[in-house]
This record gives sequence, C-alpha cells and structure tokens, in this order.
Amino acid sequence: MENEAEKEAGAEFQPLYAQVKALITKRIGAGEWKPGTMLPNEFQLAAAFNVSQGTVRKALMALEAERLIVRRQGRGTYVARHTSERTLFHFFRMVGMDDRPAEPISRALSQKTVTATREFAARLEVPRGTPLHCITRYRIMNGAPAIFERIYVPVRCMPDLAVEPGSEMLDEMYVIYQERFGTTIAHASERLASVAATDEVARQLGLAGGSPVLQIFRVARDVNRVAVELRISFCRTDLFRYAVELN
Amino acid sequence: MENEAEKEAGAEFQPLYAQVKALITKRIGAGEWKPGTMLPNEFQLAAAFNVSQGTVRKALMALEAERLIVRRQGRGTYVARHTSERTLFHFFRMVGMDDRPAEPISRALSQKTVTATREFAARLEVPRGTPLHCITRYRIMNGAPAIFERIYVPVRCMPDLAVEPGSEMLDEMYVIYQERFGTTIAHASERLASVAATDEVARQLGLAGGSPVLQIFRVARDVNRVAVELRISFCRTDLFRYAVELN
DNA sequence: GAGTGGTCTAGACCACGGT
DNA sequence: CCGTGGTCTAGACCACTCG
Repeated sequence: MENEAEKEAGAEFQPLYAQVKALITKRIGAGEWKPGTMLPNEFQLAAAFNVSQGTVRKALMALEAERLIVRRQGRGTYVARHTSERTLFHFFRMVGMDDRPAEPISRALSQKTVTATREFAARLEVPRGTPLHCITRYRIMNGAPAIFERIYVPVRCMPDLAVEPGSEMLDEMYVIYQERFGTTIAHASERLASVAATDEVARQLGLAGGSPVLQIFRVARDVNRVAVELRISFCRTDLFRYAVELN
Repeated sequence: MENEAEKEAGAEFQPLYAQVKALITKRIGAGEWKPGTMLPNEFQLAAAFNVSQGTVRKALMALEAERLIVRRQGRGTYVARHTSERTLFHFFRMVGMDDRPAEPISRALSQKTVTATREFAARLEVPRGTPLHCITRYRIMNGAPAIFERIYVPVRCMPDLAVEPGSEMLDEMYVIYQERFGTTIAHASERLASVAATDEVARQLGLAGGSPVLQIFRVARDVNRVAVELRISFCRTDLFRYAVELN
C-alpha cells in the first residue's frame, strides 16, 4: 500500500508519524490552515494521509508539544494562535523579585529602515546590505522603564511593518507578525551578557552611565526555522531578574 | 481487574501510564534501581504492574523525555547516569563567542560549614539556621578564570561532602552528588542579574572593581523536586555568553 | 446525543545490538 | 540467532464539550 505521506515526502527514511508531522507543519506554515482554525479530526486526517489514527495522534501530540497546535478534549485540534499572554509566557523571561512574571508595557520610540551590517546579516542569515526595519522602543514594568531595545526585521519578510512612534504597543511583536504577515515565531535563541550601560541606554532606563545592565541578543525563527527577527535588549536587573528553568 | 499501579498509588485519579511513571520514578529515587542499571524490559514491567506493554511504553517514553532513563534500541532501558559531559550539556549554559560550548575547569578555593540565613533557608526550603556546606571555587575557561561561585548544600543531605581546597575538581558537583550520595539532580531554576563586581569577585576574575558581571542564583532539585543545592555564580561575559533556547 | 480527544489494550512487524 | 526497543495498526471504552 502506498501512503500519501510517502508520496509527498520523498525517499529519505522517516517514520510515518514524522512525515505526517512534517506535512501538517508545512500546511500550517504555508497558511493552508490558518491560526485559530480547527483541523480535521484524527480519523479524517488518518484517511487523508492514508495512515492509521494512532499514527496521526502521535504526530499531533508532537506538534502540540511544540506548541504549533492546541488540542482540547471534546472540542478539537486548533492551529495555535499567538496571543499576548501566550507570547509573554513563552518568550518573555523577566520576573519580579517575588518570582511572579513581569507585565511589560511597550512604547515605540522610532522606526526607520537600515541596511544589514555584516554581523546582523550573518545572524539573520540574509545577504549583507539587506534592508531591515529597525524599531527602537522601551518597555515599562511596574511603572518604570526597564528594557530598552532595538528590533530588526528584514523588509522583505514584512514589507509594510509599521509602528506608531510614541504610541503604546498593545500587542506583542509576535502577535503582529502572525496576524499581519502569517509568520508564526516558534523558536528563539538568546545570548546574554552583562555590560556597562552606554549613555543612550542609561538615559532611557534612568540609570547612571556605566551601570551594569543585562544585554540580550535574540534571534527569532518561524515554524520552518527561518530567522525572522534580531533583537538587542538592555534590561535593568536591579528590580527584575531573568528566569531560566533547566530540566 | 485490580492493577498493581492502582493498589500502590491510592485513590486520586491518574492515568495508568502516569501512575506507572510515578512508581518507576519512586523506585529510582529510592535507589532500588541505581544509575547505570538496566530496567526489566517492557513486557516484564507490564506484567509487574499488571498493565499492557503499551502503557509501560508511554511511561518509559515520558521518563526518557525527562532524562531519568536512557533507552537504546536493541540494548534495553537504563537508569540515567550523570557524567560530566551530560551535566555540562544540560546544566551549563556558557558558550564562547562562536557559540561553541565552553569547557570549564573547576578549582576549589575553600570549604566550610555555615548556617542558613533567612534568605538561603527560604530558597533551599529548610529551617533557618540549618547547617550548610559552603564550597567556594572558580572555573577556568580557555585558560582564564571566568566564573567565581559559592555552592551551598544542606549538611543533612550530604553529610561527608568534602572537596580538596586548591585541587582541580575532575567531576562536576552533580556527578559527585549522584555517585557519592545517590542524589540525582533533575531540575534547576536560575535567576540572572547584571551586577557590578565586588572587590572579591573582581580580584578572583582578574577584572577591575565594579566591572559588570553576570550573577546567577541557582536552586537545583532532585528527582522528587526537593531542593538540594543553592549556587551563586559570578561570570565574566566579555569572552563568553549565557545561552538560552526558547521553544 | 453526537462528536471530539484521552486512555488502554493487543498484536504484528521492523531495526538494532549482541551471541 | 535471540532479545531489545521502535513503529504501526485496529479497536474498545471513557471524559469532555456543545447544541
């Protein structure tokens, strides 16, 4: 018997459930199944891919573990939708001294277009000189500016990305990427360092020049692991901490 | 039919595979199955717990995901053994500027016994005043001191824990905990901050006083989520970065 | 009550590692 | 060769959600 999965996936050996998972991921990434929509049930998917329901289940459980879909007993399987809460929970690591998650308010300072330096091009895996949106903003936690950051996104990825300087940003950037451009951020890689605040950073954060601040380099990638955003953040860590759980 | 799992686990509802998983975890934690030993095969476990082989498999796969066991096709299922490599890979987050994992060498400076302050007691979830081992050491990466840290462990957890001051520590602490005391570290929670180096820290790391360094508070827990170790580290981040992957 | 995902079982066959 | 875990299937029953 010839499986739909085998036909589409080619010759390299992969377990059936992995092939099914890859096919579903591709359809979600391609926008055939949009965020918030319900997927066919397990038996329908099994019939469509010509595998058994148990195999589909294994693929779906793996996709749920990667937070690409959400499954609810009695309701169905849905393509995950980025909400501000979900994004904050998964991608925002700052907590208060009491270990409760901080709730940031973001305010844009400026937006312009720049060309990728050699370093930025390497990090974003685009050619040097590629046009990038550059958004400068700060984030307020518990009433005081606590993070100052610049966000770089290839213009080609999100042509008419625009934020209102001075405005409060109601949605997280990742919600905007998903809702406006269909790009779902699924992975991010961060590199942290302790540095002395430059004059600009110190001024924005209300610190003395040279104060120690936490510098975070982040590269965010979509479902297909394509680099979509580079972000450089400077955080006060006198009132907040960066939290990591190792398992 | 009455299941062994149901008998042992009591009345609160848990899926069978979760009960089986808990039972296996308990046996490993209690030392009935020691690190490095092979577990019975799936069918033997299924017979012992009076469930089907598929249910045992689900429990074992969950335990493998938590790195409590290691499964090898054709060989069997083994209780995970802490090796220096595994510990470094899972619990040591520093990487070089080229993103390659740093390979630290540890050297003990001193060991003494202290009593838990209110804060330390709270973090370790022990009564205030509890005796703690306090080990001070530094770690060398690429030839230069890069981390200075103090490690606190309740004396009751590891009565005769001892390190040779001045000696190079060949094994990671977590390997020592497991091999000498049967305590497997399974989780750790870290809080990071950027701080100015105190004179002591600056001297040990060869930095100017007040240089920005990365301060890491870590609480490590065993298989049963009991807090076993508190560690405060100060890291140079001019040549190395702290790496985080968000998924 | 109809439809969904969650759990559990039973059995077949395959791939791998050692004898 | 045998024993192990890995994959895949098929079907039963349960728990949850909603109309």
